[in-house]
Amino acid sequence: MTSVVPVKGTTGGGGGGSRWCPTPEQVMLLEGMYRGGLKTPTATQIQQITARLSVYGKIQGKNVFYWFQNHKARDRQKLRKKLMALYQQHRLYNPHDHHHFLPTLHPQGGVLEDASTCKGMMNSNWKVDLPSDQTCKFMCDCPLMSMMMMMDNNHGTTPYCTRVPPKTLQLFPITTTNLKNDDDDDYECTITTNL
Amino acid sequence: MTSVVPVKGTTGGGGGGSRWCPTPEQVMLLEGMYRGGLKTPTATQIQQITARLSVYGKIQGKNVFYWFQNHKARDRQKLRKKLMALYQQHRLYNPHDHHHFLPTLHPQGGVLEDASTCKGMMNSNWKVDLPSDQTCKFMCDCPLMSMMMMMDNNHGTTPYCTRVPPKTLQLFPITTTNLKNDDDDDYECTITTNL
DNA sequence: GCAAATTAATGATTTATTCAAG
DNA sequence: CTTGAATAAATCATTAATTTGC
Repeated sequence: MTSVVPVKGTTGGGGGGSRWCPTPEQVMLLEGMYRGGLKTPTATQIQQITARLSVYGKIQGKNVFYWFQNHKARDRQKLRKKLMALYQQHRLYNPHDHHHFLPTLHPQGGVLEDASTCKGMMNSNWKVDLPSDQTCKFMCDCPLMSMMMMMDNNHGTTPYCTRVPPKTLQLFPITTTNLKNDDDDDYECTITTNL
Repeated sequence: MTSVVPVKGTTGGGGGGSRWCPTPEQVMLLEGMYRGGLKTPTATQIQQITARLSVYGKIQGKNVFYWFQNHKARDRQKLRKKLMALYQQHRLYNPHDHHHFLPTLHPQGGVLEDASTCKGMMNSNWKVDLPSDQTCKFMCDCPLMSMMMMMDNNHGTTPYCTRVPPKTLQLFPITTTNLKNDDDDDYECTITTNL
């Protein structure tokens, strides 16, 4: 943390340090709230939080505000990195692993139902609007996808699953229509099966 | 709509019913994919899924789209209920345990720091501007909060995930509670902490 | 046994939120 | 700060289960 402040951690205690130095209790509570879901407190929330935390040491509204700002940002950052790493690792070990993955569902390929394909929805009645692989930004566009999948694939908190012994689901008689996407980014667009 | 046609369940088979009526095979496959991790298929994925499932009966892209939407939503819903129950139960046994919950921050109440309160920020110097408790709808009100958070915690396939910190939040001291389900499908909902 | 009547599931829409470019 | 894209939540509507009275 490089607390540059010469005042040496007393800011929280009452000194006139150059910057806020939260006490452990303050940090704990802040983190609690954050984890509880509070990501960007409103003005009044900040007021109240500040008031409460002031019991444990000097603190100002702006400190609280900045704390949340920073915490959120850094959290995102951390996650991003982690995923990056995970993904790299995955690719490292399985350079061409498509094979946990569902039939690839390659973009463009395939038959489409009746010219009218799926689109952004809303209340559009499924006009032809087309590709709009917007959603795609998520998938199939991005390698991170698969990671994500790996991630939440039930290590996590996800409550599903236990229902059926997770043997490989044969979805389709997978023909592994794996369309390698040769254009620019060549990540494959895949859907992992559970195991 | 309102195609009054009493074609009775043949929609899937080829009739002109008012709404799609998936065949068992279709349902099975969809569920397989869902459980496999596909929560929100992209446009192209939808197309392809549709194409494949059309072997088993009439089906359109929008049907697939809606199916995933609904399935995901109802899954969450179910989980929410379960957590609700869990929480109630917890409170029942530990009537006064707030202690993993957030400080209440009840609206309006509370002291404010120094007249100048916090607001919209940027680089404003913290004028008074005030309430804007928009964000609040979320938090601060309800202990259930934390649960809710868990809910959308990356079940989804959503790669953003910045929304919620990927770490599981420990709600109650729970380590692993399984909740036996009363409604239809009785998979157990175990919530394990991620680690 | 069988339909009309009622309830539960679930497909389809609409409306609100959310994030993050511009 | 505004706005567009993408969901998720809430809701409507229809189909399937089931209950019920005969």
